[in-house]
Amino acid sequence: MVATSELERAINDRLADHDLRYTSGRRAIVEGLKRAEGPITLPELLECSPDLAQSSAYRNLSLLEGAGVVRRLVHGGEHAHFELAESLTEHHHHLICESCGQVRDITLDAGLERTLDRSFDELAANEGFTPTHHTVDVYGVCGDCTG
Amino acid sequence: MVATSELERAINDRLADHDLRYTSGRRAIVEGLKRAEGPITLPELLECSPDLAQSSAYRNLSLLEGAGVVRRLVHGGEHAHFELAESLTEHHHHLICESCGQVRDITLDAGLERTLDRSFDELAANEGFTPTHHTVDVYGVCGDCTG
DNA sequence: TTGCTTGCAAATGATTTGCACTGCT
DNA sequence: AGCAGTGCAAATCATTTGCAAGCAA
Repeated sequence: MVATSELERAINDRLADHDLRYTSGRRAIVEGLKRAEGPITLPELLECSPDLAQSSAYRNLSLLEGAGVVRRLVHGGEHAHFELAESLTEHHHHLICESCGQVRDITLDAGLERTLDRSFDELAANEGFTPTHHTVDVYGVCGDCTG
Repeated sequence: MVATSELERAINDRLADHDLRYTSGRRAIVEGLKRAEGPITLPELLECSPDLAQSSAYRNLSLLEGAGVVRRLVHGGEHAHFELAESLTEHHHHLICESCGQVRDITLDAGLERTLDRSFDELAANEGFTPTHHTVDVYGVCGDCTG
């Protein structure tokens, strides 16, 4: 284990902060999420790494979420989707197919994102909220499902 | 049943379009959602209308959703939240407390909303998606939970 | 050898569904 | 009559958890 990438180091640090080890099972999960085109479900993750036990995958995904390494997306579909935390990648949003449940990443123009942030801070303050983050989801039907 | 409001008429029409009757149980659900400050969970709805049977409430909420009368919000919490469909009220977004799960409505500036729409159409098109609608959720901690 | 990990099996819990019954129309 | 609507109890199913065994520091 020599050339540990920047990302791997960051993940390792976060796990260490939470008294968690970066085990092979957890590495497999991170690898799966890195390889994926976008957020994926647990069944999809297990498909990529058939050696993972379902319960351990769920458990590790939760632990990784708690350590700030993974983000869990909950939409209407049957399964939650998982992706690497934004602090390890970059701020983005999602395009969700209402037909097949597929989720794809999208990025807004930086200026627009700034405008939104300002707007949200103001709105939240008016309601007595302390905002932590925001999500923007665009729903629609993907090309595959449109036919 | 004389002075049926505009809203009631609209709901009645949508139900009729789906061969559904506007029964007292369904009225009770709509009343509960109207009275609520914002989106509420099923337990909260039952609290307001204790006569509703849980299973019927769930079933009717789903039917009402299918008829375009109700919208179901799925966030990370333990229960889904329900509100009247936007086409019966007005386009808005949500402020979600990560501590207690409370959901509150917020409205963006019309100009910003237009800018977003344009942006989303473009992004979706690039991905081969046909966009239908979007959601903007601002997460944070509400005043009650901040202490 | 202390304590984090793991996999299996069993539990959980929100939501859905089968079915017999009630009530419109 | 005939079919939509209801409530109860039972079923679903993604996700979580208990526990005994494995492994690293």
